[in-house]
Amino acid sequence: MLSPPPGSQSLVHPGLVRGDTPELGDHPGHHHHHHHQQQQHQQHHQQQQQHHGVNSHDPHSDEDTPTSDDLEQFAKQFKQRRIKLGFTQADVGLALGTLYGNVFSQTTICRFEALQLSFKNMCKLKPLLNKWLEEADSSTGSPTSIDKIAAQGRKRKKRTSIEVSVKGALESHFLKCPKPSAQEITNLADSLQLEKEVVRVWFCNRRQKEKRMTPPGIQQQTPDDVYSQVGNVGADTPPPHHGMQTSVQ
DNA sequence: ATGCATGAGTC
DNA sequence: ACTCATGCATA
Repeated sequence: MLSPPPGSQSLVHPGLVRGDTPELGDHPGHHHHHHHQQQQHQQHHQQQQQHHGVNSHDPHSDEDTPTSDDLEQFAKQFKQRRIKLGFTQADVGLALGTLYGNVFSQTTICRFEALQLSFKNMCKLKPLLNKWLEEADSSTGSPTSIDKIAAQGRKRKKRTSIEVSVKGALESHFLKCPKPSAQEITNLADSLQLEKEVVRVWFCNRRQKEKRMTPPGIQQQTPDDVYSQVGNVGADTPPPHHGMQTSVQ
C-alpha cells in the first residue's frame, strides 16, 4: 500500500522526480506520439504526488493538477486580462515578487502566456498568476509599489550567435541523435568550429524545447501540402491554437 | 518573443 | 553530465 510521507505536502517538491523519457536516444527515427505525449505522462506523475485524504471539493480552490486544456484556457484569459488592465509582462513578474516574494522576469511571464513551459512548470506558476489576477482586478486603484532590485555582478558569458547554416547542421544532427555523447559533441564542435560547451548547451536547450507544451514544428499544412509529408521524427505536433499577437511590449 | 546561458537538483 | 526552471541580452 502506498504511504505518502506526511511531511511532503509542498506543491513544489517532487519527491520522485519525473520518469523522463527513457526511450529517447534508443530508437531515434520511429517515434510517433501525439503532441500530448509529455503532458500525458507528466500529468500522472503530478497526480501521484498529490496527497489524498480530505480533498474538499471547493469550487473556488483547485488544489488538484490542472489539465493541459485548463492551462491553455487560463493562459489565454490571463493574457487578455493583463492587457486589459494595462500591465506589461514585466510588470506582472515584478508584482509577483513584491506581493508574494517570487520575482519573475518578463521572459517567464511571456513563456507562460505562450505555453512555452513544461507542463509541470505551468502548473507551478498558475496559482501565482491566478492570485495576481484576482488582486489586480479587485483593486480599483491601489498604487503598485515598484521596487527595484539592482544587484547584478555576475560575469555572464556573451550570447553566442550561431549562424543559420550552422543551426541547420545542428538540427539535422538533433533529428538523428538528440542525445549525442561527449565524444560526439566534441567531434561536432570541431566540425562546426564551435566551442564544445556551446554545442552541448545547444542540445540541452533543444531538448527542452521539445518538452514544452507547445513544441516547435508548428507548421500549418495547407490543403495542398498534405501530401508533402516529411518523415518527421516525433515532431508531429499540430498547433493546438495560435493566436493573437497583440502589440509587442 | 526568443536564443543562448547559468545554476540547482538528480542520476 | 543531464534535466529543469529561469533569465539576460538580443533579434
